[in-house]
Amino acid sequence: MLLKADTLKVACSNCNLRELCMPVGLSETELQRIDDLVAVRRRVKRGATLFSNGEKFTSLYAIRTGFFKTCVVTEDGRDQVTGFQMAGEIIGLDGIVHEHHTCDAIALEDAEVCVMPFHRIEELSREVGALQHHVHKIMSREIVRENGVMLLLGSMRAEERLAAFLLNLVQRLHARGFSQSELVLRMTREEIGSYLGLKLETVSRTFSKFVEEGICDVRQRHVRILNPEALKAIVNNPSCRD
Amino acid sequence: MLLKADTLKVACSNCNLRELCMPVGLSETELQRIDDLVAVRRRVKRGATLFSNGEKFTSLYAIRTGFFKTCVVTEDGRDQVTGFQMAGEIIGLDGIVHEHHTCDAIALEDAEVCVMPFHRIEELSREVGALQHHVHKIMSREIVRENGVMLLLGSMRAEERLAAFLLNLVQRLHARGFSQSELVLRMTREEIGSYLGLKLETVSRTFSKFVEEGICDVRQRHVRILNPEALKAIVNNPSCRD
DNA sequence: CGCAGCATTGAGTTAGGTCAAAAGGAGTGG
DNA sequence: CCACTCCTTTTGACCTAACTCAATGCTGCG
Repeated sequence: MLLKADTLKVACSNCNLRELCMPVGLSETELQRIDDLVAVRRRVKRGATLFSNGEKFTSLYAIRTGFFKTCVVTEDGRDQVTGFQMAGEIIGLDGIVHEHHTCDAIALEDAEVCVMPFHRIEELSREVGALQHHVHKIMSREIVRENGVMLLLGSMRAEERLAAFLLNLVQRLHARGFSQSELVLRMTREEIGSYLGLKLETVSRTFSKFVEEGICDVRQRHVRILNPEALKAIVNNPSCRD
Repeated sequence: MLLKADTLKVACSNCNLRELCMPVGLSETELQRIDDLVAVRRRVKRGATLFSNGEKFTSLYAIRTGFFKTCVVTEDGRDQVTGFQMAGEIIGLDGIVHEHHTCDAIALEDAEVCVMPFHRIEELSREVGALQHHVHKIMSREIVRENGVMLLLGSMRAEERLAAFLLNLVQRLHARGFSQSELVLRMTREEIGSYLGLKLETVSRTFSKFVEEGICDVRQRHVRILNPEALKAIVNNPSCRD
């Protein structure tokens, strides 16, 4: 059978990201059934949307490669980035409650996602307890993450926000086998600013400040963290400003 | 059998809040099984905590009466209110992912909650599809709500934040049979400020401004909304500031 | 090579924060 | 019932972190 050019059949059982998006400790037969969860893969070009606000919800998406942002938009056109997602992370959870998505998911670089029809997920989690619990954990994790962002937006200063952002990114990248100290930002200053509740100029200035203080080396989107302890100190103790 | 003074056995099947916390359209037998979900009720005195950060997660809680706030705390002691919850709403979802709670839930007035052990919820949702989907929807709703708060914290001005807050509260109260235009705030200005990412003085000043503009009547915690359209206009079109 | 989008930096403004004082209520005990 | 205390709220004066506007500089892509 032929598949459309932008989709391809695929299996979780031999996917190297499995331990990121799927539960561990499944039996052989459970693992086989999980393979059926992923209907197809879908490629999303840089700048293209995976789904958008108002669109009918059908599936969750596991990111295989690439980098996304999700954002919500107000009536008057302002938008707020609500998250940046990378390989192994699941997006689309916002769509469950109203059967329609309430945010946009946009690829920040060419990406590929595994499309998992939600009715199949529900079907299978009724039979595989480990999957059921895993789905609950993924949703709970997202709630806890957003709690953290609320704390950041509601009570941190610009430097703290950017420091927390960098530490979070580098920690997630490290979990995927990348460097602990070096990263390439996939998003613009404006997108970082939107996520952190700051204007792009403030993001840029704060980067410059980190450079001056010898905490980071920043060349456009290439960031090298020279003093991670200093970054952590900024997040934990805002009063250590000079 | 005797029960402890602060707990009492109870049934969902004849609870008037059922349509708020439970799925609708259950069969008689499903309904009976749902009754078993609620282990006990628990009373929480004003100012007492239902659960707190670090505590082992065992159950979700459906609020029967009373009013709660949830808040996260930073290492250096600042805290951020992440939500206010009222009758019919479910709290405790944050605890699923790490088996421990990551926030505090504190009663803002004497309250009573239905304790639903999570392992029973999972057990039963494997058998009752409607319950399974309902749990998914509750978690998704919380994710969407938090998206909205991120938008508020990340890109709204003080007046917009307070207007959105009041409209949201009054809408939820109205869904519970209370007035569309009058409400009694269960929380202090400081708690409102924490939720909205503002200082208590700013909250107070913004209330005063609404009063001056004839939008609200505010006497301490008693608020009467005189011009809901004006409030909506503030939220949707921030540029209508004078 | 040149253009368009992104990033940096400077100068001036402002929304909201900080600090301080005073006043209004709610609860308690005499 | 009143007096007292404690907590919350309001309001004023001043300050500052971040925003706005504007100019300039990169850089990667066609």
